[in-house]
Amino acid sequence: MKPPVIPKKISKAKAKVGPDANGKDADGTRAKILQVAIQEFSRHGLSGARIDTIALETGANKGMIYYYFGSKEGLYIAALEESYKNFRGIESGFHLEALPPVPALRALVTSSFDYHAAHPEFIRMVMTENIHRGEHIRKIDHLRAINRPAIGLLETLCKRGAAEGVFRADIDPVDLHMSISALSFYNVSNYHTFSFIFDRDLAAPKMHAARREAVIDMILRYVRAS
Amino acid sequence: MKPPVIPKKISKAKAKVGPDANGKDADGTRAKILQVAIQEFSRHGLSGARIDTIALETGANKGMIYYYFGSKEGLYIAALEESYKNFRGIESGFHLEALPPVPALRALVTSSFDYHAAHPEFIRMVMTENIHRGEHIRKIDHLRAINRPAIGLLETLCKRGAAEGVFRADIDPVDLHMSISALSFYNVSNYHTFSFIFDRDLAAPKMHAARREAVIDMILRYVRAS
DNA sequence: ATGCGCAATAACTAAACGGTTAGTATATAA
DNA sequence: TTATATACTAACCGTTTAGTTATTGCGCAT
Repeated sequence: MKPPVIPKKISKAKAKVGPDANGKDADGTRAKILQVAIQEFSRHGLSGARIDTIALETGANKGMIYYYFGSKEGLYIAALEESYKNFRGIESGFHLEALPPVPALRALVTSSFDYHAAHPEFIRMVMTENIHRGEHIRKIDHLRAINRPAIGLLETLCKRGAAEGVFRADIDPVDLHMSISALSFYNVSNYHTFSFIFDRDLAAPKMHAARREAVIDMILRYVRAS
Repeated sequence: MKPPVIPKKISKAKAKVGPDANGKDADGTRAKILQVAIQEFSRHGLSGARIDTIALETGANKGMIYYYFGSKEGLYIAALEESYKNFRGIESGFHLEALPPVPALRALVTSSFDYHAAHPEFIRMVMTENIHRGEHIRKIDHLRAINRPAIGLLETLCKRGAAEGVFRADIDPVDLHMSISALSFYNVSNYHTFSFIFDRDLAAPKMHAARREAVIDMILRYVRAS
């Protein structure tokens, strides 16, 4: 383990896009490596992922990976961070305040459920990180900041719902967030074992839609003022 | 990949327990390897687990592992099967028919939630298997049989609850099982990432108890006849 | 023009790791 | 008595794998 001082800063300012005359393209190469790495790590886990495979599929060279990311661990951390950024990215486009509490919550759960289903590679990165006891995520300082807004969104929604008398007043936003995550996550994370054991293809469009409705229903019944 | 013909059958009949005069103890050695293997695989995943480490911690020798289990994969499959057996073992001791539907379901969820929390190594085995797309679990023929009773239990309970008018009539037992599993699983599977990001120690006794109540509450509200 | 830093490559190394082999000791059966 | 099977060990082998090094070629400021 060397000091993980990543040798390069991303070339700044005037963002030139695409390779130059001689096929050189710093940002492009870095981004490509990252994208391939997410696939490889999410497919095989940290120990199972192969640097050689990533280099091969990037079309670049193994040295480049160490040039930009310093080590296998450095690349993994960068891939994990990128996965979270993409995940939380979608939430910023929300405008829940335009909707009444119940449809707003419904939209939120739908979006969470669908994002998880559409991005198994993210779920698999998170699983891998948990297998490794979160020892790498702790090194990504601003990761908390990236994730906080999700709670803020829910908190305002809970308050509004309670004020309007449609939600219970004692809902804890973090707890609610956990439930939504759990019910969105499990379908994907445990897809293979569950589908095999209980002989149900959770990924089939009809199953997916039915399960989504069940999850929405469960969350709404939970928060609703009785 | 050699034909995974495991060389030994477990010594049968008159089960002698413990080592003989010369430190030989077939069943004991096999069991010990299995137990150590579950720890190692659940800690580091399939690729991250080290046969040498397992041998060392077993106090036995690497050759023994290949003697009894044929390959790393063979050992992993045996460890996975053992984990599931232990998991479903507890359910067979249930007597839900003695309780009214609501307390019965409450007991079931409590037991599921607590088992998951008490056995992170099982959760981690399942996560690992899902990272590997369930390619090994498919080779364990009777694993379905081991898991079916869980659904049967829920099915009778749902029918009884509906007949007594306390549960909705349209609850799908498999769907309900999935929800209970998801809400029991997530706390453990995502413990490290969630605790870090949202700064909440899910394992603290108070948090554990509070979360368990929330889960029970959510499930009960879901099935209850409105 | 020249020296310097950036992007990239190919060839290489050291160590780790899964799996094998050859051999030993004891018990059981023919 | 001889043969065979079981339980177990220590040393070894070949491959894989993360990581390194030496080098090149280009753009650009001095």
